[in-house]
Amino acid sequence: MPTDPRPTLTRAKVASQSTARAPAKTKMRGESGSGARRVSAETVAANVMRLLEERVFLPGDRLIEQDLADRFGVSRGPVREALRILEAKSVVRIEPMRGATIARLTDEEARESVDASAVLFGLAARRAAARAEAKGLKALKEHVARLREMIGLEIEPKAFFRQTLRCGRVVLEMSGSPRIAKLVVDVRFGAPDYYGPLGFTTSDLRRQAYASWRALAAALESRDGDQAERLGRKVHDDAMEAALKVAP
Amino acid sequence: MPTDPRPTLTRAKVASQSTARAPAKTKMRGESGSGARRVSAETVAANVMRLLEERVFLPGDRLIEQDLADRFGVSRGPVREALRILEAKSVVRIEPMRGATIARLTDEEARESVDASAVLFGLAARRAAARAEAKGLKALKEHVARLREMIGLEIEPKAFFRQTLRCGRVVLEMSGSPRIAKLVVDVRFGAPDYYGPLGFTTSDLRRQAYASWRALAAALESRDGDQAERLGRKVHDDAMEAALKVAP
DNA sequence: ACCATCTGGATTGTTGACAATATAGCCGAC
DNA sequence: GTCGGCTATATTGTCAACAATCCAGATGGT
Repeated sequence: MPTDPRPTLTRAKVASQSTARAPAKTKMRGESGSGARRVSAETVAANVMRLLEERVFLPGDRLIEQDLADRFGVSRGPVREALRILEAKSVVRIEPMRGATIARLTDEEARESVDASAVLFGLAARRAAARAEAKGLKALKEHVARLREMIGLEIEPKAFFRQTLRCGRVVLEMSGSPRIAKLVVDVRFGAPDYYGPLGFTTSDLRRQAYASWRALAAALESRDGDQAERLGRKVHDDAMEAALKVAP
Repeated sequence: MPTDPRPTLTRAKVASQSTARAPAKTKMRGESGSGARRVSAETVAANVMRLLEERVFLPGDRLIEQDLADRFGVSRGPVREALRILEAKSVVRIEPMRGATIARLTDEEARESVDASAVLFGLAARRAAARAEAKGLKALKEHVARLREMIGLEIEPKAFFRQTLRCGRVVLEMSGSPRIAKLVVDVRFGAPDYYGPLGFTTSDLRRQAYASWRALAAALESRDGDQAERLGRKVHDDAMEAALKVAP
């Protein structure tokens, strides 16, 4: 029974335990901390990634440790850890004693990342085909159907692109392979230059992408691993082709 | 002229500048620092990797920050950065407020890593086929020839395995795709359980591996990308099959 | 004996300070 | 003007100390 008023209280700090998780103690960690109990380093890394997606940071930009520390309200320690995390993902580049910069990829390097992500996604699709369940298939079909609806709509290309990402996420979940899924995402984001591919500007490109996704869904339903892998790569290539059309 | 006795010397520390790179100042960084001017964090990460390969650290082992700091003669700061690097490679696992442990992979997770590495190596082989140069081909053939010589020899299986690694490294170099090459290595080492695969115990397994490598070399020579990718995966599968024979 | 509770030590998370290095700007020699 | 060296500042690398948290063993009640 927790009604006990706690008679023998030696350390005062324990008192705040019962009052639910007082957050004002540590000074507002992170900027918009979406996570629950993450450590500063991870929060900082996630926030840098967000600013990267929002085009606040651009490839080649210098990242000053103290600046990031001030911006996110932490000290340089966690910032340095965050930079190491991002370096391992090839998102930033660290030169000893020279500091960190947002990775600026050559076209060749970007191509490598995209190709790598494509074959990994192909592998995920193959695995998804081997264990396709009704639930996942249903979700994928619905997402693909929305893709079709968006072909003729007058929306910004980014919305269409985001929908393809959602389709991809479903396939990754269906693969039941979290490690491979993580790799696909990490490698893809390792190419910051090709971030918000504003491709899919013409209805032709969209129709092509929809056709590929629909075929992939069909391959998964018939549990055809070879076809699934091939089409998994194809949807990737479609997206890149569309992206290259707008930013060559 | 540096003969000037420096009349207006505001900060004294600049004095040690002229005497060439006194190394005794900072207390012997690293344990056996093979690198030249690396920062502590990278040295620590590399040393942990080495100890991992030498089976000093085993999957599931707890990594105490202070222990590592003492062992390598640095403070906890660089150690924490090193752990972040290793975590990003999935070599160690960090739980907030609970510390770091050497990743212990389930069979499923290990399989995922190996499969991912295999398809990435297949991609590298395809790229190598597209740009195969005489020099690389020659080197590869020589390495593969040594592989054949090692089939019947009474050597420890590890030596044969290492030789296949050397062959793989040549292919990765031939691919001219450093990013993909790095991914192959990182993903492969992300599965510490399958480290020193002591496979290739029987001459049958070795003969099989040699045949695959020889076929891969031939595919590269004839610039057949499809075959190269297929065989690139096969040599990977051979290695894993051999490893599974010894430690199921 | 069993259970919850309470310690005290061990370990992680974070910070501020200091040292080492690089960089941009200044100055004088030519 | 241009070049090379010097200096002041900015920035990174490192460390030791403090705070927060977790964990194993002790403690006490039933």
